[in-house]
Parts: sequence; C-alpha cells; structure tokens
Amino acid sequence: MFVASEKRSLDAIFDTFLKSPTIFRNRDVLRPTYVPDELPHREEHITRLGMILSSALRGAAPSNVFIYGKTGTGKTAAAKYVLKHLSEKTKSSEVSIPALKTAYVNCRVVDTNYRVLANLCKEVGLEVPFTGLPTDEVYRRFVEETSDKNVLIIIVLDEVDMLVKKDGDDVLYDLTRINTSLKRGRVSLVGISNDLKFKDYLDPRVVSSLSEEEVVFPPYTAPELQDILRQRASAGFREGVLDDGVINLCAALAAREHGDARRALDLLRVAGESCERAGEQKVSEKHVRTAQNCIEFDTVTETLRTLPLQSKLVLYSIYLLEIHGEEEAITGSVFDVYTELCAQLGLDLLTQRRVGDLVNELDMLGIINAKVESKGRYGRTKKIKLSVPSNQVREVLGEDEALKNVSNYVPKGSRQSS
DNA sequence: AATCCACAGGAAGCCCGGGAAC
DNA sequence: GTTCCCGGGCTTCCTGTGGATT
Repeated sequence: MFVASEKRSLDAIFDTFLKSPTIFRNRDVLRPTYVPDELPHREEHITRLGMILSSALRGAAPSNVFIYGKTGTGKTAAAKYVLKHLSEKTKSSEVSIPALKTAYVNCRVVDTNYRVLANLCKEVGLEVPFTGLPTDEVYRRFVEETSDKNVLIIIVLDEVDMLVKKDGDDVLYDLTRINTSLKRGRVSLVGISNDLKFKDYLDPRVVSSLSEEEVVFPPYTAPELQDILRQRASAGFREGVLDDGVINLCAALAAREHGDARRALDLLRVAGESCERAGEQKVSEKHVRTAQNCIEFDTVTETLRTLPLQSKLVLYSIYLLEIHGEEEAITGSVFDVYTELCAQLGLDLLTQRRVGDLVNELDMLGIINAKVESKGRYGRTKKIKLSVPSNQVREVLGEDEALKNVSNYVPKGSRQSS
C-alpha cells in the first residue's frame, strides 16, 4: 500500500514546504472572523454604536439597537469590537455599575426560538436540555436566573432575520419586553440583519421596541476595500510578497459583489495559499484569478456533497434532463425522472409537493435556477436550469454510493411534446 | 370574455426520535 | 410507565393563478 518511493516523495514535499520561506506572517489575520484593532471606514458607525451602548457605563440599560447592512459590510465585526471595548471599560470603571455580560447568538446556526433561549441560558451559566422542555419554560428559567442579579446583559442576535423567517418573532417579542419581568437585571438587544425588508415580517410592537436606534452599514466601495486589505495584508503577509495589482484586483472583484469585505479577504488569503502551494515567492494577479475559481468551485462541491440523498436525486434528475432533454426542465418532467430513479434504486418516493420544496431549496442554495413561468393554456410551472457546471454535478454526485446504480441512466424518451 | 391547464405554494396535521416531568 | 413538548421531514388537502386558447 505504502511504497518507499511514495514515502520519499512525500518527504520531499514536506521538506520543500518547510524549507521554502513562508509568505505569510500571520494567516489568521486574513480570515474574515478576525477582529482587528482598527476597522477602517467604520469609525462613524462604531462611534454611533458606542454612544448608544455607553449608557451601560452609567448602569442604565442601553436602548435596543438594530443594525442593517449586506454581508461583509462589517456589522458583526463592529458590534463585537464595540462590545469588547465596552466590557473592558466596565471592568476598569471606578463607579459601581452592574456586571456586564454579553451574549452573541448567530441565528443562522441557532435558528429556532427554543434554541436561542437555550443558548442564552447557557450564557448566564444555566444548563438546559437541548430539547424536551416547553419553550415558555426555558424563557421562565432564564428570567428566574437573571431577575435578581445586578447584571446587564447585552444580547447580540446576528442574522436575526433567519430566525424570524423560520420560526416567527415570538422570542423577539418576549425579549423586547423581558425587562418588565426582571427585578434588578436588565437586558438590551442588538439585532443584526442583512435583509433590509426584514421589518415587514415583524409584529409592529417588536419593530418599535427593537429598533429604538438604527445603524445602517453601507457596502464598502472599492477604494475602501483596498484600505482594509492593505491593513490586513501588512499584518498577514511578509513584506514585499504582494505584487502591485493584487490588492486592487481583490478589492475590485469583491466590490463587484456588493462590496463584500469577507469575500475580498478570502480572495487575498486563498491567493496567498495558492501561491505558496505553487512554491512561488510573489503573489500575483494570476493567483487571485486562481483563488476566485477555487473558492467558487470548493463551495459548490461542498454544498453538493453534503446534500441529503433525496435532494441529490432531484438534482440528478435535473442534470439528466439538462444533458438528455431537448427542452428546458420543468417541475413535471423533473418529477417524472425522479420517479423513475426512485423505482430504479428502490427508494421511497416523495410527493410532488415535497419535491417542489426541494427544488426551491436547491434554488436558494444557488445550485439551480428555478423561475415560475406561465405557458398559458398549458399551465403554470417552474422552468429549472442548473446554475453550476453540469460536469461538476456529475462528478460530485457520482461519488455517492447510493447513486452508483443510476450513473448511466437515460431518462425515458427525452419527453418530446408538441 | 370565459375557460382551463399544470402546476405553485399555504395550512394543517402526522410521525418519529429526542428528551423532561410526574 | 405515561404524558407532555420540540423539531424536522413529510403528506394531504386545498385554493390560487398567468396567459394561450376557445
């Protein structure tokens, strides 16, 4: 299995890797999750946020804040930055003020009312089971735990729109009114959302109390992105390893996608990695281009690979229609092919209703593009197209053992109709 | 103007595996 | 043990609908 020559060549790879001087000084600085000591072009927003939250230093509960802005505009970083400095300040403060606790919840990960509350309980040192209790009970315990303590809790609900879309605004409603049930403890909320229309789904009472204050984060412009990249690059890369155009190109590419700093940083980091892997000493625009393809390809592959089996089957049906059918795939034909595949593999058949939902999920993931279209007398349906390369779909789905038996399947008659 | 296709997509509720409380 | 709750995947039943055709 493991031949000596292979071992030697692997050794050689490791050796060259160790010997060649790394171009990175500190790779972590280039990750989007890193919060630097300074956030360029967000001074205004940070000041604003700081002013709102500063009443914590006088022992009063700050107003609830709502932060809007698209992905990668620095919302989360700014919020974390301000909270970090705020809690440092409260510790060194001479005035006696309530203890400050901050709880950060990412509602994309923690996406049900129950789990948000369970998370908050954990933050105040209360263990609750991850299921089993009524939601009200978890809320009650949280109130009980915090009510008598002289503590101010600032709760950050990141991507809160995800929670509301999925599970309604009950928890938000409870949390905005929680202070009326607390004797000494106080709670302030910081909501973060990248959906500007998000307020429409909310109970008006929640809107008014949640957005007592609002801060909007505009997208970064290309020059601003350049500044951010330069700042991180100087800490992340060793001096002189970046070609001139590299930062500008990363910034330009990311600016094209609604000024996403996260994207820009990923590009820069991955460009560095691909340069390093090639054993080169200077990161050039070529590496940035490679990085762009690489990021795109990797995220798609990972998404495809982790799809549940039924979704894979639906996607595979769409793929088959795309390569064999003369016409565009529509819901009905996808369902037909999917039915054939299930019969072939001896799998349980889902209803068309459910398959429709799976199609929508694939659409949301950006793997396919589904558009409702009316063909007049011939009904209303969805036209479905792949929006990732078809050979990538074949490759990744082909890895799945469960789909091996249909790897060469051809849908019955390329369903020709009038 | 009326009809009618081929679905879209909402609502309600089932079932299951997790667990808590009594 | 019984009875309750939660969450996710799913089905059943249903009403709604854009626009070519009649």
